[in-house]
Amino acid sequence: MINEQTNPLDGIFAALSDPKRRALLARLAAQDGLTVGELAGPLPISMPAVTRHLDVLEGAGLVSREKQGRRVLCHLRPAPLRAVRDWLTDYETFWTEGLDRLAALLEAKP
Amino acid sequence: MINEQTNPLDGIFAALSDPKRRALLARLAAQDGLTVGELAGPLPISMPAVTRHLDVLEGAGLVSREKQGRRVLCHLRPAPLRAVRDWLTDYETFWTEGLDRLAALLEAKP
DNA sequence: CTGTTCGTTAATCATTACATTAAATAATGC
DNA sequence: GCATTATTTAATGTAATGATTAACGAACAG
Repeated sequence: MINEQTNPLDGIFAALSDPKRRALLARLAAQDGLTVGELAGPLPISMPAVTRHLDVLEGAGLVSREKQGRRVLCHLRPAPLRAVRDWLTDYETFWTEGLDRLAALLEAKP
Repeated sequence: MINEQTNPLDGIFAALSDPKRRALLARLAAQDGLTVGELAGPLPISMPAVTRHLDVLEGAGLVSREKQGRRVLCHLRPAPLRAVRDWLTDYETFWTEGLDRLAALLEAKP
């Protein structure tokens, strides 16, 4: 009950810990529906590497892939970021209000 | 200029991607100044493992250690979480307002 | 001083993550 | 069909992560 086996936040934070993956998200946010090739273009890594990064992002629910003809369009799925925001706001009280408020909030929240 | 070598967000997100480390943060948020032994107690891992996790958290700036006698008191340092919040708010506009606003924000922000 | 407690470091091992090149699959056009 | 383009999968190597036990060092109590 302390750990529900695996927390979705694990994968989300892990996905966001790589600057190349954050760059991919930023590109998709700026322009939705880019192909894998267009995403790989400006990055100094190979296309298979981009596919792996997209796998990680898709596994975290941050990106979805839509096959269209012989190319794959990528879309940003910001829903998991909301979970991050929720987790974060618990700690936000720590630096705005005092410790006591937060202590109550985090009694059983990993 | 695209990448300033290493982004602090890398270490912060990586530190937060482990549920045990988030559990340590939650414990410290609920009760500041816990010792390493007290932190290791309820977790199903050895004390050296906790030391390593604290190294990671301290490296990300999320925790500071204060040696007091023969024990080490740990403190939560929420400042890096503010960087996460700032990064996140850029994407928050994505699901509240439209794509256009965000596109403008993320032109050169990795 | 000696023994005990608290914490870190050392040595080791298994697992996972990230990258590359080369081959395979899939869709399009001639 | 055959060549071309787009993307993924396979095979492989290396580096990072996470854990453990054992040894070490510092602080306190008797």
